[in-house]
Amino acid sequence: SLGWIDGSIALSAMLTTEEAPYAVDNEELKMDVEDVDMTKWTEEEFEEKCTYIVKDHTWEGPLENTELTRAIPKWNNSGLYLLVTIYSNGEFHHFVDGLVEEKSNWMRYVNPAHSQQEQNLAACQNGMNIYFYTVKAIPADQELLVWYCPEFARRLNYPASGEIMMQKLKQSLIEATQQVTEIKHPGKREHSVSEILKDVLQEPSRPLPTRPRCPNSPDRPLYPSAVYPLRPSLSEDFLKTTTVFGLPNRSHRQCSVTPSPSAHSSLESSPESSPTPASLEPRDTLLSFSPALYSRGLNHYPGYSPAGSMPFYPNPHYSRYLMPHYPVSSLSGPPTLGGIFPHMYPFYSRLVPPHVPFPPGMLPSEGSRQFLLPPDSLAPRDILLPAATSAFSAATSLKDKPVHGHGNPYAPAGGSPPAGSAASTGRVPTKPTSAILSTSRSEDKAINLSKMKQGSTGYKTLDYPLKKQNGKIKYECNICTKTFGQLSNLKVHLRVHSGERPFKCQTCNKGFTQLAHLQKHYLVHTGEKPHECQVCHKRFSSTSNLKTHLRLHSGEKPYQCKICPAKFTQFVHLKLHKRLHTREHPHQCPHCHRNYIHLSSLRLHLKGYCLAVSPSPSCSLDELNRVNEEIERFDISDNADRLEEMEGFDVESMVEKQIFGLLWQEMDFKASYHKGSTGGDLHPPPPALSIYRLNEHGSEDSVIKVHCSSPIQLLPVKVKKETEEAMET
DNA sequence: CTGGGGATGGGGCCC
DNA sequence: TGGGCCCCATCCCCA
Repeated sequence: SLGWIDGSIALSAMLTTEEAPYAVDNEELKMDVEDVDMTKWTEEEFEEKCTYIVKDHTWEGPLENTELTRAIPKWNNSGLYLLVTIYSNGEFHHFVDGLVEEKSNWMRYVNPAHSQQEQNLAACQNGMNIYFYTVKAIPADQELLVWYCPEFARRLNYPASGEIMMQKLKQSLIEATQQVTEIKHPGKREHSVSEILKDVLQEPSRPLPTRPRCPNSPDRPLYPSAVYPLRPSLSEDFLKTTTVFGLPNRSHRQCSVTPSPSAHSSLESSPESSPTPASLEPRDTLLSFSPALYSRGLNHYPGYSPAGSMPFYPNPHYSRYLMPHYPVSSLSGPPTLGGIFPHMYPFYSRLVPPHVPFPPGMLPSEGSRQFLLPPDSLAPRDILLPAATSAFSAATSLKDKPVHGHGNPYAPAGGSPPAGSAASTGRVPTKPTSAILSTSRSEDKAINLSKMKQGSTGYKTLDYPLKKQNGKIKYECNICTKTFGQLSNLKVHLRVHSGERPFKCQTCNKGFTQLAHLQKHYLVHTGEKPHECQVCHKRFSSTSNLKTHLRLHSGEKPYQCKICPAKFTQFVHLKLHKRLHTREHPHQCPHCHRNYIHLSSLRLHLKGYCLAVSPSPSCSLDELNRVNEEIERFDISDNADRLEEMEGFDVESMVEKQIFGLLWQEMDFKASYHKGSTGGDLHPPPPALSIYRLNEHGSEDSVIKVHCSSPIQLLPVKVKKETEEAMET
């Protein structure tokens, strides 16, 4: 009974069953549904009152039905595509693009309702998904016609109903037509189209200025020129499913935007009841489900503000930096898309001059994935686009505050330019972190929405389960087992392993795992050095470097060589210095060729591992050599230094543990051992190797003693790294 | 080889 | 929950 099959996916049960045509719960079903205007429901109401959703499933019916195939080109022929914007936490998240047949679903074939009377579906966002809720009974053979629920429409900057949209469309068409007339007389305009076009066309070949100016505030830099992170959670699948809004006819590649302030303002003021002289057939012209481009998510971009709050700024220079994520198609013919749908494209329409073709490599038909590729591989770097969020607040925060302990080092005075004030008005970019798309559950059965909702937040967004410890969730990295106090810390940490660097610098394309790192990095391009030494007034880009520098004034040299009196202000210098000593092993075994840097290493060696003395009959030569190798490795490690510095500690015992841990790890053997002095049940003694140990009186025991309190803690002991405190002892 | 500085990575904590 | 900030560690470059 449905004509909305694309050959692979079909809408099923919910809309076909006469008994339950409504996606409402049983209680609601008892109501006289005709009395309820569900088109006025909010998304929350839809969500609350809807009991079942019907998942897509493969169409198992006959495909040769000509009725079905006829439905398919309906959109394509008219240049209409389903393109839905998904928001997450109020921010743009991704698009669902109906153009990609294999990745979209039957929704792409549902036409928009151009009157409330004919509307029988309401589109709502639920989580990361778009749902069509039935708002009235849908008999068999009735066409599905959808419009947004009011809330969703508002978020998309759409009119509340299809009728209003149609009125606006017609009005916009008039405006657009007038605009075309204006364009033919460039003398009336501040910039001619050709001027703008020329400028834009030349732009890609220009080097990127480090600090582009914000069009709204010429004296303020656009800050930073970093591009917003490519959404980190973009899986390959996601990229495939969210390709770009495209053109049906590639001969029409003109980007279409509404550039004219007058057009915009007139539209703003155009009443919804404006006359409708244009005789447009709605189905042929309406761009259904085109997105409200970043109507929220990009508000924080400099140069962008919600519709009506700011005049259009035809700055082609700036537009190079801030383009929407995807090219925008136009309807064929003079009325540009932006002219017709200025509300749909509030962002883009402000940034790109009219009739500006897409830069090479960024043609609409080429897909959004290109935006995610390295710029060098396809388009000028300038075109590297911001994703849903940006790092524009970068550095702003840095400068808006005095640095701790140093007067006002951010003062623009010392040559450090004022940081992007433009960003100060911007919103902090939303996360680049991994929002797991909860799009595809394949169950055919109905899913409880509330349950689904619960499963998509918090730690469950991780792709592996977290353990619990003492009733609390243990935020442990599943790769390096490092634990964190907070989930957010773990999430950030996981980027270390995944290689995910969602914060991209637009200037040099370098990626960073954290926004703060990008912010700091941006100072490289600006040359800004916000941290000033109060003694010599030398400026530094980072507090760390300033702190290091301050040691020069204080004379503090916290890193001291243990072998010679050399002291250093930086640890790295000590490390380099230590290499000089690595060839020197002052502690030589009197019985064999082995020598050690540390006395404790030699002593350990002498405690039973010296082959020349008296190797244990229970221990093979290979095993002893292995132990000695580990002692040597330990000897040249930083751990040896650190252990030596520890007072009141059984160093030898610790050394043994260290070495033993290494062996345990690397050889995967288990040493045999006795129970500790306190007794207690330990693991059964492994047979492979006996390890020797000195007892408190200096005589050798035949086995290494493992303290009962830590029978299996044989991994190298975590010791605080060489710190100033440690060095001072 | 030493010393100074620049740049970046990683993580903790606070809000 | 995630951004912002801070700190420490580390690597690298250069004089």
